[in-house]
Amino acid sequence: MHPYRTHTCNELRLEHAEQNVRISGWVYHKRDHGGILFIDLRDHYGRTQVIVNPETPFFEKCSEVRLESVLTVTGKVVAREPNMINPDIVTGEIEIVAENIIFESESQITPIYLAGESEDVGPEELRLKYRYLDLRRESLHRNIMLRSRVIAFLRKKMESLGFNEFQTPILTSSSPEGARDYLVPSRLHPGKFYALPQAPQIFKQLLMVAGFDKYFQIAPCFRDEDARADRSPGEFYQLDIEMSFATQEDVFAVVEEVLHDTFKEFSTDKVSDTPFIRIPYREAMLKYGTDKPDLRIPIEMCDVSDVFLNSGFGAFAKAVANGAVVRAIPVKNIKGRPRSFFDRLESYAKEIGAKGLGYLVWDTDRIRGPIAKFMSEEELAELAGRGGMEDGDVMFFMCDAPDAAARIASEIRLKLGRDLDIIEKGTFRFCWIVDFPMFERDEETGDIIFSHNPFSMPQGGMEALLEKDPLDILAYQYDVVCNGVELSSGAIRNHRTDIMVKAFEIAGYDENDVYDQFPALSNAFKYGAPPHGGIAPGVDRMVMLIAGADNIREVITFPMNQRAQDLMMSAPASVSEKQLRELHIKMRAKNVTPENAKQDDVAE
RNA sequence: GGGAGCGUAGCACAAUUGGUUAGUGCACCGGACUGUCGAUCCGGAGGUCGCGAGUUCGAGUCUCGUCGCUCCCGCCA
Repeated sequence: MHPYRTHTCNELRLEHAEQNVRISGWVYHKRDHGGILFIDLRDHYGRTQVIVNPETPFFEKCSEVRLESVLTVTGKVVAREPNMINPDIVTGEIEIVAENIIFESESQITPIYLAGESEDVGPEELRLKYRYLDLRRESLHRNIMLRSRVIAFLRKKMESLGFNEFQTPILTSSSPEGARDYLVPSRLHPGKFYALPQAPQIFKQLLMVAGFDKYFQIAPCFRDEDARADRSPGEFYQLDIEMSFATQEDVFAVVEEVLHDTFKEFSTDKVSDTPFIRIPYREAMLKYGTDKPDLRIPIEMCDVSDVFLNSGFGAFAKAVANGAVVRAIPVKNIKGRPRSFFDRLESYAKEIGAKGLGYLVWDTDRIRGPIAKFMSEEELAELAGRGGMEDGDVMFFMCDAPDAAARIASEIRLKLGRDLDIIEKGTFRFCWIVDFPMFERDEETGDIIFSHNPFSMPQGGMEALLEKDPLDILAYQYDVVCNGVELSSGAIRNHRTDIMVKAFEIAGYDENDVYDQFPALSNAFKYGAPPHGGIAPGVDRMVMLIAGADNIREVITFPMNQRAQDLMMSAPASVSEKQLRELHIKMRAKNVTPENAKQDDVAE
């Protein structure tokens, strides 16, 4: 007999009755009746009830052993009496009568409570410090397994579509664009640093130049950014994709198939049919106030600035004349809501930076509300037409600078979705956001700058760069969004150095800057570069959506906390003076030495 | 860098307008119990109410500061 197990804790059924078996696992639960002791033994696969009788030599020890200790149990499988069957677990029709028990590894009292999949999961700080315990919990264990299966599925899918997986360097050079880099000092080259890649962007484009045609990688990406609920600090993974001789539609077709099939495979929820709908960036900003709209909420906003410009509502009219906009949020059938509902919404709006929140109520044969008296019949009729207003509907109004109005209106739309409970359930609504602007104006300096990444091909190519107002030029740049979560950004790349130089020129750089900042790419493009494009859906976010988790840490094995610390491994940590000397590094911050940095390390 | 929320036993939470000895459940320790499956019953131990200052006859509760965590803004080509 195998020293540890003949079966897993999820394998034994009625048909195994009377067999002698051996299982190993953790003590999940104990129920001690004095004369009889039940132990639920748990492993990766499931759990099985073990019976310990008082006449056995190990009975005493079993009644004392702590939860989460590891045991090997040998005994006979016995069918349970009908009234003793536990229908909640698949091994519930049998139990094992223990004939021998080996105590492989005993547990101390665990700092977090694991038994009984309760909602009380304990404080995040302890969960992160004792991650290996937290990972034993069924829900987290299930999420991590889901992630493993999703990644395996993605690989299989990509390979079936003719893509090849390549590794790219982890130690590379800092790129001038984008987020803050994580830097790694060089020992051999004093004063020089490697950077961890924010994404394998340049490498994957170079693989296209090298002729590999279709690339993918489950790629680690490192960015020194602050955390969010859907953004773990430090590192994350992307399904990085690049393809040669491809149009935007070719990229969409691949991504739609991969995302649709993956979500279908691992979720019972509805998934948008392909092709996913495409929403131009400017339309998204107008209708949803954001470039990552949650399409499960049946509210579409519209612009009504012109209606208010000459209206009797002085506050808005004056603001619009000075460049503000008015965004309307029409909501179906909520006229019956109490005054407090509207008051709460307004105070929420003010909390997030709104100056106020006007509204009109279409109430049987009249239109009422705080601003109704300022508006003419014609203006009210125009508003009704724009929002498709019917009896019972309410239209909210936000007046502010375009950016602020969009941001606040977007937040209010989300809050309305939640508070009114009108977010469609059990569905993944995908969309593409397309036609991002190539350039935008820097709010502070007034300069023209790249909106997204400078590698994107402008729509209309060189001609557009030469002839159009830079702010009107769109890029072959796209995002894929699901339920309000930005899953991915991508672009058809600019593979022509002449167009790249011109684009950089518009953004205030000269030709040399292109070669200085992106030497590998701009050199490579001199030797025959295929037209190419790609995208990189975030794996963590994908799994988070499929798992229905509300926090990205729930789908990462060993995540860091919000301040980018690994409480389990005590990272980041101070290093010795010797290590620093080898790397030619001297502490610069006042009063920071290796010694007192060490005192500040995450505690044991 | 900024804003909001939270911080009471190992864990989850409670404590009337500021008012006596800060409670309950789980976990832990002791005891009882031969059919439980979040076992049950009896008993016990466990607290610098994050930390510091202030207001007050009196602070877990109010004020200020500070630290920590989470969420958000900035940031994320």
